[in-house]
Amino acid sequence: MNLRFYNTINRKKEDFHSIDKGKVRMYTCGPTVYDFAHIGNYRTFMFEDLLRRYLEFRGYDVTQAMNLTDVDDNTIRRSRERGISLTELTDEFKAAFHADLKTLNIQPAHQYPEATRYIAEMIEMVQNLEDQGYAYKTEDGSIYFNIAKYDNYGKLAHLNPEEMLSGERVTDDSYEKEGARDFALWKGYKAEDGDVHWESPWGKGRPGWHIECSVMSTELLGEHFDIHCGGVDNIFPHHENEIAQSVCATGKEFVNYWLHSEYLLVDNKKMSKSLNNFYTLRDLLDQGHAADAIRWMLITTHYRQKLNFSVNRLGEAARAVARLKMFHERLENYKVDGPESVDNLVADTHIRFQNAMDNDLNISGGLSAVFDLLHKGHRLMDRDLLSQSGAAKVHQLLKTIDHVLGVLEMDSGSDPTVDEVFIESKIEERNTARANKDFAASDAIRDELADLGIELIDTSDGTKWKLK
RNA sequence: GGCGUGGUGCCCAAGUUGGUCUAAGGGAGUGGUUUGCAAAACCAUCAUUCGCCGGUUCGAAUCCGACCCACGCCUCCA
Repeated sequence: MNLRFYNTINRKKEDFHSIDKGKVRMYTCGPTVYDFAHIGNYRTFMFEDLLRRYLEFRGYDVTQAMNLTDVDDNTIRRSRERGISLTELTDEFKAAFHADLKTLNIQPAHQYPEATRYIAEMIEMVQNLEDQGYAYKTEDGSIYFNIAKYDNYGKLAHLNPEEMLSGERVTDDSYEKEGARDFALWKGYKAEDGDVHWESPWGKGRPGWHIECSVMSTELLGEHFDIHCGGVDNIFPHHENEIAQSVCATGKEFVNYWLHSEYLLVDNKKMSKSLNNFYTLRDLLDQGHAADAIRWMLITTHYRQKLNFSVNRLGEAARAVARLKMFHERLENYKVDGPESVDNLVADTHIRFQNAMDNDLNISGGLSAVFDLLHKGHRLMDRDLLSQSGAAKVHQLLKTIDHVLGVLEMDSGSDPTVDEVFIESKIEERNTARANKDFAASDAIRDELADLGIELIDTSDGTKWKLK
């Protein structure tokens, strides 16, 4: 089966062909670093991680760039509110963002371009657009892109510029623009900007939001690259504007595949700062939820499907991850050498997983193959039928698939500070009690550790413990 | 107003170029095996049914028409 993706610009699934054979260049819109990202934001970054990991699973050499927006209305306003410099503010949340990515086991992008480091290149692109007649200057020293000059404007979002102009919002829109939907490439300096400004051919000011992604993607991935992602809310106006800028500036194709992930919902409403119905990663971790369960929850609903967040779902996710991990551990510790080599089972599982994922990352279909493997593997081990080489093959396949899922190596515990020596001594004490058939004492010790968040599991291989 | 997405068992969810769907998989439940008891695992059970109505067809969750409901974009936003 061919790898296919739903391409927003054509509103249909298309076979994926990279520009350079075997290589994929992808640009993923990153966060504006003025505050902690919430898990709705992370749903998109998680989707992009899944996409990247799956492309790698399929053998592609992937180059990913993710921008960090470190200058815009929000960052400037917030830094002034807090009385700190723009850099102080954005450094804080850049660090928090990278820490969160690590917690969620999201593979780092190869590049994290920051808008403030590409000002010269942005000025150059704006100048280029102005020179070609696509942009005009206004009284306040801003430069706007004239969408009337670009015939294909609205193609990505499927919006008709004519109709956009007729809305009741025209009156709220800015004054100096010629067309209501024209957008700023460069913003002339205003007093509210404080000391945030750069010199330009149009006087001092700062770049518009959209130009940053056009410039940084081009600088790092070339004028024409394979995949551009973001949340569905980026479709319009951000990505639409990027296309207009880039295509007009370079005269070339910009991006081949536009992939967008759906929202994370809370009580069927979009999770957002303005509705104040959001959870940050830190909120959930503080409540005792494990990062691997959060990752699982965000990753296992198809990316173009709205996902309704609930604590209940986190519980389900935690149990599913636990099952996967226990199977993985059981394979590692499996000692019997039975007659079944399971070549067909392994091959079938691999194909089923791949065929499902090839179809626009159908994770549910892929996971059904994985859980079928779990079930059949356990059954064979229960009956001592699985061979050692078979166990090794299943184990290897699980690891290969986990390159995509990325949960096996994650810690399920919420508290890493436990005294292992103490636990081991308690286990020993309990084993002595069990050997003497003093089950009351044995259970008392188990309850004692349970109160500390430690769960004991008796296996044929001895007593194991894990964090609950 | 324009554009768009989704409604499948108790919950989540795949399948939607018609037949292999007598509807995958996960979570929960129920009965059993195993275990000192647990945990995990295994066995069995869990939708004559896919929002509603009508139509096309030998055959529809999948196609057509109407309707109901939920959500989103058209404004900064993952």
